[in-house]
Amino acid sequence: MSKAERTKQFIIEKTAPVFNAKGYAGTSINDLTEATGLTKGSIYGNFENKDEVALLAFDHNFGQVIALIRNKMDAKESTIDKLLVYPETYRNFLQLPVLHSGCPINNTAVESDDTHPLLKAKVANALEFWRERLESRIKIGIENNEIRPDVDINEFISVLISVIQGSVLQVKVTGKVGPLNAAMNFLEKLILDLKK
Amino acid sequence: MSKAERTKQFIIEKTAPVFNAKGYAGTSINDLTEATGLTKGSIYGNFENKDEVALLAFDHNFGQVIALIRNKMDAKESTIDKLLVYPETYRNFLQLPVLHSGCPINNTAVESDDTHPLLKAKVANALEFWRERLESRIKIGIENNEIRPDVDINEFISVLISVIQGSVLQVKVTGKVGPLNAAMNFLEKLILDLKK
DNA sequence: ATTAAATAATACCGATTGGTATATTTTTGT
DNA sequence: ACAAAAATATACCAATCGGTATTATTTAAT
Repeated sequence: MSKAERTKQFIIEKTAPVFNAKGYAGTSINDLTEATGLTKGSIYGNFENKDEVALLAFDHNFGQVIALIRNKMDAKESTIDKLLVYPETYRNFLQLPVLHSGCPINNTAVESDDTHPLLKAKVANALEFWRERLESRIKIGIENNEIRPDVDINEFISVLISVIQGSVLQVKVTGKVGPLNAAMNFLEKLILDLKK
Repeated sequence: MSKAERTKQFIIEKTAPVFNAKGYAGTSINDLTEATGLTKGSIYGNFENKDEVALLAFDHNFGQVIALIRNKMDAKESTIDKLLVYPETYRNFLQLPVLHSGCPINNTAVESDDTHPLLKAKVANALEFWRERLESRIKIGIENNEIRPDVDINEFISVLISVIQGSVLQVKVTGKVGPLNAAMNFLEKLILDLKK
């Protein structure tokens, strides 16, 4: 791993949380130099422009969330237990460094949808990836006779993602965890209801 | 109504959709002059600063959504039918001028939570207002024997708001209405399940 | 119609924006 | 250890940012 590659990685790691908290338009090059301790020249020596940093920062943020969920899931046996990782994780999202500024999918989606096509495409891909992973997991659960075969997969996935995104948002802005806990309780029941 | 008041109102009406689409940081004073056809001097003659415009623009956007929902609800008789206005409305949110750039609550929440305390407070109030209105409506439904008295009101409200916010977001960024329709189907069932 | 007051347009301000050309320092292969 | 290459820092750029002071124009009361 060359020096340049390490620096590039270093810049992404340091700036990704800033992009997640302040958004693309709200994050300036100066924010990037402050977050990294490097100078503007150094950043532009490693990246073409702000866009490239932002795009890779989103990948990094999303990857962190993915890894977090996957690690927790790998420790579980059954499909139901694996799915229960979601409510379990998001219940405490404020304490998790990768999520305490909100879910990068949600944050980036809201800002990019009307303003930044490249970021928007990244988020769309991330959502599609999330859906597909859920779908295949549920299908495995059905094959293993853990999950009812008559479950409406698309509806379940849509509701799971929506409930998570929506309730995280409510906590972020109100500071009250009541709605989050209520929503996660509901999500748990929904998951347990998948059982055969 | 004085000229000044009319101009102020005019500026809010014209700029509110821009703020909703591009966000606070993403909307420049130049965007405001373009949206209104007025000059910078005129805008600063009627408002103290960008903040004041943004704050009032949010009120306007939120008020528009409130009015839309209320009007539709007033045309319905039963509590259940009134609640069904939500899935009915958000199913076609892309065709509704006040919502086609996304829900102002969602949009403003995501941007303001880590950056703009005044806007954040406005959104928190808006959410609180939404919750309270839903709560009193459900309680009326219970009193009228339309709704089961054992329903978990907080859980229902949290899920309704989350599902709406989350599914709107998914459509905005993916362009696919499938998840929205699935989520709204689910919400309808959830509302009908409130029935006594 | 005249005039005072209110409103809007013009022209400007310093600061910050994203970005670049050049100089300096640090790695890296030999 | 040394030279070539790579990476970083410095110093700058035009454009745009939010905001203001001043001038010009409308509005409204007499």
